[in-house]
Amino acid sequence: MVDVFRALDDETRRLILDGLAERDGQTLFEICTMLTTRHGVGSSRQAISQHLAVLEDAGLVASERRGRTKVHHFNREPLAAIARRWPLTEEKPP
Amino acid sequence: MVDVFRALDDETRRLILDGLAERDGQTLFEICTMLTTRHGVGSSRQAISQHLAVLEDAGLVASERRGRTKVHHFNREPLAAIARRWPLTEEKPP
DNA sequence: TTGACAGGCAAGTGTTCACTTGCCTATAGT
DNA sequence: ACTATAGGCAAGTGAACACTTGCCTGTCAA
Repeated sequence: MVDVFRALDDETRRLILDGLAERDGQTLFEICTMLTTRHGVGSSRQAISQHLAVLEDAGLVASERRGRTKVHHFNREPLAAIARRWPLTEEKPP
Repeated sequence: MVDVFRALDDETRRLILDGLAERDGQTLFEICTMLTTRHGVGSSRQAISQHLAVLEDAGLVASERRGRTKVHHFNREPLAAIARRWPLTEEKPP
């Protein structure tokens, strides 16, 4: 189990989440091309695959196989857990 | 400038934020004793000092000198920036 | 002033992490 | 069947990080 904070401690992984937040359900190659064309990330395909594995292990990304591709979905629940740990406004549940 | 996510990628630093969230304005030694007694953290004083420097450099902690002590305050603004980057609910500003 | 207290600075060490390289598996199209 | 496509596995490398050790600076009380 990878920690959510460690998964977020990488700009490439954060850019991946940005891309999935803009358009959910992208494959590995779509994410690779998006990172290189729009954000200038020059990492290899294997590097992005490892990043996706970290994000998936942290629960931030869920994936499903579609034939020979693998689509990735952004799961915001771990971010909600962070917001719950340090609430921005002091409100108590009734 | 230290990244906020890198500052959060450490359990000891997160426990420091927990302690400051519970009682704000603690000194280095108060934080040290709190970590050892309540969370079983066996790190040295210098280690905690370096952790506080990272948190302060990331903007998560602000400090002020009080005589020979130094009180630390929890600043939640960087956490709000994270919540703004990946909103949990799709709401648009009016 | 002297000693104790609170904290800071800097070098050294072991570990972890991101990335690459090379090879392998499985699915789709012709 | 054969080839190209989409992805996975594993070892190796260089850099960043957490922590320690040792010494130094400034502040309060006696």
